[in-house]
Amino acid sequence: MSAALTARERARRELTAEILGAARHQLTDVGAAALSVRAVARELGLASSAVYRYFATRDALLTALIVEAYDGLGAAVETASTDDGRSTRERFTAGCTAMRSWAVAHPHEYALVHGSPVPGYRGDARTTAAGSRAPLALLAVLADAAPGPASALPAVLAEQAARVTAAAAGGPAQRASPEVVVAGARAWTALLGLVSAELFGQLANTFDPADAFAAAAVEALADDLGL
Amino acid sequence: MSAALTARERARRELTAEILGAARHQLTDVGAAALSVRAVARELGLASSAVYRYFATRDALLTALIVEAYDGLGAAVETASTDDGRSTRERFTAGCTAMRSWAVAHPHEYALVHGSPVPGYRGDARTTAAGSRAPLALLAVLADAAPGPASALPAVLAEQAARVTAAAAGGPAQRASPEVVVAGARAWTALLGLVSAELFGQLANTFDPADAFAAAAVEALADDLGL
DNA sequence: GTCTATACCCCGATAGAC
DNA sequence: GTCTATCGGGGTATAGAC
Repeated sequence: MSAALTARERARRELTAEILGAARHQLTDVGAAALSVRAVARELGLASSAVYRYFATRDALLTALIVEAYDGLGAAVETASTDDGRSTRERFTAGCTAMRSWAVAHPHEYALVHGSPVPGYRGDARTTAAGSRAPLALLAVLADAAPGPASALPAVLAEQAARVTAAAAGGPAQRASPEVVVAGARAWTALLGLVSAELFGQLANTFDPADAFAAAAVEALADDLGL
Repeated sequence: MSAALTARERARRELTAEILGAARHQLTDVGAAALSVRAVARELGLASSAVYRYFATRDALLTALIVEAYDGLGAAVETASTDDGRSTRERFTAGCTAMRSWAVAHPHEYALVHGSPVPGYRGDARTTAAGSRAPLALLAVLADAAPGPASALPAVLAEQAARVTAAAAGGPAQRASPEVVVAGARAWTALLGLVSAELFGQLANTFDPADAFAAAAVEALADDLGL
């Protein structure tokens, strides 16, 4: 009995994975806004009603894709920036480069999580938790860095920075000073802008291909952080 | 006869403007990917076939919206950063702030031009020309700034920078040194990342509302450029 | 230049047979 | 748990009357 249940469970997991794979294809072809359960079912040779046994709604399918994308990006940055004896600067730039590399390798999944919001879609706790992985990994690298010039932070910013460290409770990012949190967040948005500009075509006819530009920009980010 | 033609022309222009206005509403409601000629026609109380007399295809309507958005953003940045005796730093930060303000006031139009690309849509010369206005306005401010440390630019970057100044022929941005072009482009992508992170929800639960964060980030950009 | 009507597609989600 | 069939919508674009 237990064996039969396990086999059934395994089949279910496999088909779930196949559905997600087909959904990833759809994402590539038509984008998140036009992703449809019916097209996914077509690609797998299933009736659309069968897919609803695995994902109750279209949004549930989208949520799974978003969590998957955030986790892929987060894992890439975490691995690249891991604490293995390298200098803070090396770990930081490696994390930034890993972020760009993952995005270049998975442009549609990057667009899903860091492009324009899908109209009508609302994320939940799972998506925001997964979305924190990559930026928190970079913040963990910076956590023990010098706080830089202790320019008195405006009260609003200090309070918001405290919210970030509170959310990072238990991880190394928790130790970051408010100044470092703000500077790190600024670097993170700059990195997002760099990668988005490249992938969304804003560098066409100028700094495209963007390898040299991106490498210089990442070094400049490290400079600005005083690494 | 000429008067009749003029009246007809004017009516046509007015209805064209009304169609674009309704399309902007659609953009707000359902996003670019789901923008439809029928919904536009419904909002105006027209038959959908009537709209096709003004815009031959859905993509033509989208192109008009994109050019309109780029022009609105470009005009805002140009006006705010105009050469009126202020310091370079003041002009630059005013231009950046104007960019953010325009985006906050027109979030869906900002997403249309700087968010994920609409699947299947291809821009043309008109959209790329309009898209250059805002970044070139900021580059014009920087054009006469000190070139900063003359760190030897990699050959690829120097060549790409030359392409930018060539495209700016006739304008003040033409005078910018390759080093300034690269630093300015870096600042532009950072600014895009700042604004996109705010509008696309990446700062939720952290630096949102983002006024203080954005103000600090713009000052940091000016610092990094040595202004 | 606007209308109605149409050809021919798409979708989310559910009911009920097997 | 998959299927067919269905409800009730949506869409692009064109034809032809007025």
